[in-house]
Amino acid sequence: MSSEQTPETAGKSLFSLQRRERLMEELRAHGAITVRDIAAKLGVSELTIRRDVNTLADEGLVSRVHGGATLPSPLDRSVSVGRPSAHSYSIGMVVPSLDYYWPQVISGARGEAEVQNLRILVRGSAYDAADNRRQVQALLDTQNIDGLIVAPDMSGDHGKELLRWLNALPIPVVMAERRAPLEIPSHRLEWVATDHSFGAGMAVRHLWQEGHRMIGCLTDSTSPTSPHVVRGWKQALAALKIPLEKSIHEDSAKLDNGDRAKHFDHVLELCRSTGTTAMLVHSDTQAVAFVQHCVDRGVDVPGSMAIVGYDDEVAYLAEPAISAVRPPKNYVGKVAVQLMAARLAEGRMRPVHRIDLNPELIVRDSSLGAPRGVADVLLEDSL
Amino acid sequence: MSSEQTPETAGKSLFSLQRRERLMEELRAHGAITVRDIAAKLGVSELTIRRDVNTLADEGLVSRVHGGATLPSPLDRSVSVGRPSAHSYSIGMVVPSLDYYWPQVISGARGEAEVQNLRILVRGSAYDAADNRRQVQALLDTQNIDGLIVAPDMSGDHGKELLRWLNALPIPVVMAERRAPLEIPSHRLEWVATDHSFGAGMAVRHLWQEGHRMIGCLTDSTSPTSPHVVRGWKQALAALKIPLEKSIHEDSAKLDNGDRAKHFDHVLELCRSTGTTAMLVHSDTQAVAFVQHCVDRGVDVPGSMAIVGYDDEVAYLAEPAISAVRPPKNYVGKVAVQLMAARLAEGRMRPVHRIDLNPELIVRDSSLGAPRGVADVLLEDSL
DNA sequence: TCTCATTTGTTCGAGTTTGAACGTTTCAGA
DNA sequence: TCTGAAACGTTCAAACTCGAACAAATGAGA
Repeated sequence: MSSEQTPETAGKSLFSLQRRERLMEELRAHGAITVRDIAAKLGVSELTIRRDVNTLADEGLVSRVHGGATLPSPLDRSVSVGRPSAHSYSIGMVVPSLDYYWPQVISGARGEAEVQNLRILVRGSAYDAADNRRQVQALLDTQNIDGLIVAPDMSGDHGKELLRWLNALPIPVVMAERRAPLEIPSHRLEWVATDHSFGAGMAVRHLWQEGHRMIGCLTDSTSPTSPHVVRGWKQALAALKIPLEKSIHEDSAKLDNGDRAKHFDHVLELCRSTGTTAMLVHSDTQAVAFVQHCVDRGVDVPGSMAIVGYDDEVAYLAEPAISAVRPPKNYVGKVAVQLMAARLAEGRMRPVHRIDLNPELIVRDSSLGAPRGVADVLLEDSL
Repeated sequence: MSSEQTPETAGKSLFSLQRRERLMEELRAHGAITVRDIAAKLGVSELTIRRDVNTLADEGLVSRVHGGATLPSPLDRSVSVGRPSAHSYSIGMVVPSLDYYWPQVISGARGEAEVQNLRILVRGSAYDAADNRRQVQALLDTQNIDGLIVAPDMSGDHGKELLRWLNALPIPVVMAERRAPLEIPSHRLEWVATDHSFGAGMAVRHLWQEGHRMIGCLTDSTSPTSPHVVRGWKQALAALKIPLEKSIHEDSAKLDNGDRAKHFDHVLELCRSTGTTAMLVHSDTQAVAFVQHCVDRGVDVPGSMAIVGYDDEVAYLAEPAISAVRPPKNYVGKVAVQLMAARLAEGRMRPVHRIDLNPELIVRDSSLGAPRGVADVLLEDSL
């Protein structure tokens, strides 16, 4: 992920206030930042970032450290002043990754926690039930937490066992980006999750409106969101009366470099033979690679192949910029904390809340305009 | 994007108010603006824009920064204090009944509206799409409402048309106790609804735990909640491996007095012949009648026939008192208003929320204790 | 039509923000 | 403890923004 060399400010620069806000966001997401990284990311000199850090430190919003800044720490003597009230509750938060997807969720959670005057303790875990449980147990044992926000691994028997265990914990539990399946007793578990299925459907309907009549799907089955995306894609196809059995559905999990290129060629060949003019590609990093591949092979995007990515981490970096479904990651964290705060305040009488959030479709160049050469394609199709 | 050389004021110049309005629009769209760009875009001098920015900043609507303005930021010290939240909105609320079920929803909504400083205008309607629309239109025309909470009739083509219409309204819409089906474009509709299916499942599992192995369902198909209850009942049966095809599912819609008694006798006969020892009865008023009927016929409740009612309006009045699933009606109203308040405060950037609330199972006498004569039943069952 | 109040534009000195250069401080490893 | 590399802060200059003062334009009401 060190490819962030291209400052995303290519064009517009931020005001100092926005820069500081951005800085706080990164801080909430990662807990600490280095001057160098942020300067590179925002495309300004390190000195500027240092000045920002100083400003924020003067207001007690960050703790200065050599090389960067961290969230205000009690060890930081200089902060002393602005601490009006002690934290009411401590909330543990266990997420499966601290690099991808989750930093923004954490950022949203931390932001809301500040508003609600809660303390949040974040722990990264693996995509693995046993480790999830270990991390939660560690928080319970050592940190005296009053509530738990967690995105557990739910696969297999271990996953089910973990859910049962979470459901029986003596403290309230809110799941983020997870839903308990019906068959598992989980009447106490609350959750907030993005409706990925809806998002995929939105992408398909957008492509349909642009004139595409065969819309494929390229997924990464290693991701827990993948099944939902596929479900949404299938439902949308059904609603639009696109024949599912003729539609491309390929998985490119675990492929690297050469293999991936070969697989992409295979996919392009399939598209040609089925008359598919548009693809929904899960994980926008893969979408970027796919677009790159299309361009390399002389396939015009979006003219001959329209693409919508699922997720919006790096989609804007591609050339052409990729349309993408953007899950409301910040809000997932924010709403999770809201749920927890309300639960802690209202107790048992409050009914169990389960919240779906809809993602947003960001339309960029890669999916705009009607498909070209539909006639040719149909010709080949009829062979 | 500096191509806006032609100021759009080609004909008329804007009044300052319009300009500020426009300025806020740009701000909401982009998060920040520069004095220079806006001045060029609106065809006025930079100083004018600066004065506008100052005015808006004094009202706390923007944060001033060197070179432009941003949306109000928590980092902006000058704003921090002043949050009078003066703005009070009016919300219309259209519900299908003012006698049954909905009074509690309205009460919850009113309570929360007070907290949020909102005004609520309630109108009763019929269980009928055309009338729903009439009532909503009346509110729009005469009351100048800023948001709408509604429980529309969704049956048939009229229902679908109504949903489409609601989705296209210029004001935010929150549905109560309704969910839009997938196939209808309703990306802007938010909702809060009781998970009746979960509630039915909870009742079935409770009866299973008490020892019942054949659990029937008596519904009232005229109610919009009925399908969800049936679905939950079926899902629970499947999870517990109770054969669905052998299980009793009767509907007693539109029956009165003598007919009802006859139908109840029929149901009891079916129970006897299938070995069913427990029934989930939709609408607790019907459950009361059914319990009464059992007692009249000398069928012991819960000894020979355990009963759980769905809904908890009058269940406690029966003799014996009836266990019942209680939907969180108050919270449906409360959460609907919370959704609306947040939507009005945060605008378009907030993702669409869709909330399920779980009902609660109130266990009373009518379902407690193991079934009697299980042996007999099993005997008959094996015939 | 005239007058007055309000709004908008121009000019220009004062103030801000940013980055480069360079000397000082801090940190980590020997 | 020493030392080199990295991080830091001071100073200065360039570019830019801001707002006061005054002038011009506009619109409402007499």
